Amino acid sequence: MKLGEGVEAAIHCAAMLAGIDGNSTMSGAAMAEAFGLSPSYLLKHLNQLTTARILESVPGPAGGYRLARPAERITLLDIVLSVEGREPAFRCGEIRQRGPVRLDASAYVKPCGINTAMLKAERAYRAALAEAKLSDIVADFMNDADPRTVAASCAFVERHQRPQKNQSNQPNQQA
Amino acid sequence: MKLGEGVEAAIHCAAMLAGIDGNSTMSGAAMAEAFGLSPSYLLKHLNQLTTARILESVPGPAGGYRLARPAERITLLDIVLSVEGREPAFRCGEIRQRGPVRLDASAYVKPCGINTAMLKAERAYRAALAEAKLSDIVADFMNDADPRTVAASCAFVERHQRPQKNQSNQPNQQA
DNA sequence: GATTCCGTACTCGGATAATCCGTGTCCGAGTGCTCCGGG
DNA sequence: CCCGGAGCACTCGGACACGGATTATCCGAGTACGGAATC
Repeated sequence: MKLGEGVEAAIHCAAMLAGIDGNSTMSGAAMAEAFGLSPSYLLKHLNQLTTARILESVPGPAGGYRLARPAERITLLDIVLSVEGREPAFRCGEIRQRGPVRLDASAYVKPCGINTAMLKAERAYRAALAEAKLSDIVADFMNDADPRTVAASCAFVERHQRPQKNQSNQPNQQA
Repeated sequence: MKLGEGVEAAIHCAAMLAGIDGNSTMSGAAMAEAFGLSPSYLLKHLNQLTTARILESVPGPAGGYRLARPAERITLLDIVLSVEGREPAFRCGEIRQRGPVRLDASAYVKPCGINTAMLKAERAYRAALAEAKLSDIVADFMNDADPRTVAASCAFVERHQRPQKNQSNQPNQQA
């Protein structure tokens, strides 16, 4: 039971992207610099988020990444599943029927009780993650965190965000 | 987020050991045969359970493994933590302060909100696992599972359990 | 015949290789800007 | 002076090595039983 460290990077990047204006973008290199990560490797995880329709990518110069939908509709569960995979952590290998005694298949129609219990726990885990909206993460950060870190983050965003002209120069704010 | 497959084997073995009489034991080789696993490798996981004081091992001929305490006092959380390690799945690397901007350490006394959210979800996961007692797993299996599998399991246990004489040669039969 | 000693067989335990996944890096495809030449 | 096109720089995207952890295996330490020799 160990999550890859890419999860942390993905959530931080998503939270930072939640703070940019309208449809502006931020390059992966900028975010990699902000967190001291390998740019090439961060792209890999950002690409997973893009595939999962959580982020949108804009190619070309002045391109970058952007949230695909409002932060209110993005949960930590979405991000975690995108990076770590959607399949549950506990995979029942049905070792109960691997023994030398070979019963009829009809004896195994009922699911394994152990699998049921483990999946129930995992549902609780995912439910807790599904209730954590990205907007809540950002709001809590803005309210509770040290004002210096908030100011530093906002300054970094202001400095690295890149407005996009093609879609709308009067951004459709959905906040 | 992926659990090792040893977890499944460990839980199945613990459940099987919950069905043996009194202080009898069952050899690791027998359990490996029951689930079609590598005997040498299963020993590794059983050893982890022994180190965690969940199982007791009896060396020598007619030796084997045995629950260290009643099944009512063993939870799935105990087993999972023993095999997978006690540290949480999400480890906050504090990448928020790895950037080029180096603020004073006093700015980071508040814990990272992302870490808080992830750990909260993991607490829910562990709480659900802590409520699943091994005795409940066995009881549900006895009641709900297919009678053929129950009979087969009981027969296997009867055939492979080895009574221990040193502690009591009149075993308290509860069958 | 009883006792004691030794050998054996069986068990768990830890140390040792092979394999898979996560980590990290690199290079290529695509796009928009920019500069230069022509009209 | 205006327009068109080629070149270029920057971006993301996917393909390619490396390391560590998990998986799998083997051999050694320890113990109880069984048999045989001895008293």
